[in-house]
Amino acid sequence: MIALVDCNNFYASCERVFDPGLNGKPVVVLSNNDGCVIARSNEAKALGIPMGAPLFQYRQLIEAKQVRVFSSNFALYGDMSRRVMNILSESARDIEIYSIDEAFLDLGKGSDTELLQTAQKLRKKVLQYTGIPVSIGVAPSKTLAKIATHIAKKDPYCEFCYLFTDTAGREAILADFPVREIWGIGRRTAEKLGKMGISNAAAFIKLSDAFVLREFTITGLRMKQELLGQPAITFESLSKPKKAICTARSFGEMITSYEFLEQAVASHTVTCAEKLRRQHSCTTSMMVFIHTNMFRKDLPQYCRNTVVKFPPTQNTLTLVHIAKNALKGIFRETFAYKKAGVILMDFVQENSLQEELFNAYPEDAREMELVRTVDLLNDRYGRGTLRLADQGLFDKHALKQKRRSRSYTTRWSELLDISADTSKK
DNA sequence: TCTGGGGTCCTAGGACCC
DNA sequence: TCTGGGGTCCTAGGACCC
Repeated sequence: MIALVDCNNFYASCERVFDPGLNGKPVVVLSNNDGCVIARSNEAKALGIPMGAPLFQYRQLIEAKQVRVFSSNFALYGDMSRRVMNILSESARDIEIYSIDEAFLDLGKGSDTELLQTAQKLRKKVLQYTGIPVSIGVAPSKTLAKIATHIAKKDPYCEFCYLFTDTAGREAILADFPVREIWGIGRRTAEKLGKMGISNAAAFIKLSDAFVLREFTITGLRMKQELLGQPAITFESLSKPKKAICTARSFGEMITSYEFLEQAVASHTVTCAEKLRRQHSCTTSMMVFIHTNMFRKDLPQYCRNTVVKFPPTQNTLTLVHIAKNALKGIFRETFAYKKAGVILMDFVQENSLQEELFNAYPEDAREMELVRTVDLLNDRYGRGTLRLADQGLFDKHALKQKRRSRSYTTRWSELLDISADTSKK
């Protein structure tokens, strides 16, 4: 049996752990630049603030109801996630960390009572050790575990733990479960099913295999099997290296200066390269993209990307050089830019590098030593302690984050209320 | 005035091979 | 007049996830 453990309103719950005064009050957490709502406490959900809501559209409601608003603090959430995952992995035979706030666990076999007790104990333990409330759904397949978690979260009788056995009226529960909520069915597929008169999971699994395969491809067929309790999506306990690594940000204000755009692209490249080395990969292609503010219909629009291919490297200096050249190729004067990003793709593992036949391009050993030393220093003293001049002052100015909580678990200086700037000096 | 960021998988169709 | 059959690889675009 598989359990899905899902942290309730994760980012909002993280803020609450360090400020219990927030308990019982509506709390929201914002996206970068304080633009959109990306997490809500139950109280905030009850006020009708939707996921992804632009802050400015809800400002009145937020002020009227005294909603507590936080800028995102990913250093904090990432660290809290690690603590939760550590507890889960100690308590199960196997774990697949699915996202920052979700994990699948392999619970093996057991009676209904045993399985439910396991889930309840686990929930208690995570709450006691980290302060984070979780919901746990247990079922024979991942997709059913997802549904079980929905029920665990919503049905007050469950007390946040629900076991999906194959006998206990699964049909009735699926008949109540809208297709749009099934894991793997998005807006488009739900619309298509709607036109066919299929609105709930029970109706979906009555369709023939051949029909599902033809209309919804192999992905649809797997979903049907999963809903029948036959696992079709494998349990991936080992986290695989990423196939693409992306860093992109909207700017707090629109940007016209080439210099600033270049600093942004250089900074994103540095971040991507750090992630690349952390997973022991080298990259052989990069996309750089820039675009204007697509919400400003009154302004001229421009949106372009360019892809560059090159011999395998994980060297920040090489990559920044490539990125700057790529940017030069797509930059146009006169536009006001809102966002820039870098994507690294087509990786090879660093220990299985193929030598070039014609184009000898050995990674400069001295430069790599420098780059690795910078990694070590930044690990110890905090990200961005040592930086390239190419990055300019990008991350100092780039983000609007007026209401960020302190990084309680990762920066002592902040806990002691010393400003980050002072501590860096 | 103000609107997030980071990923994965699947398919169709083109280009190519023998 | 009439023009094969069986494959692979790559890419762009769509759909989805949190």
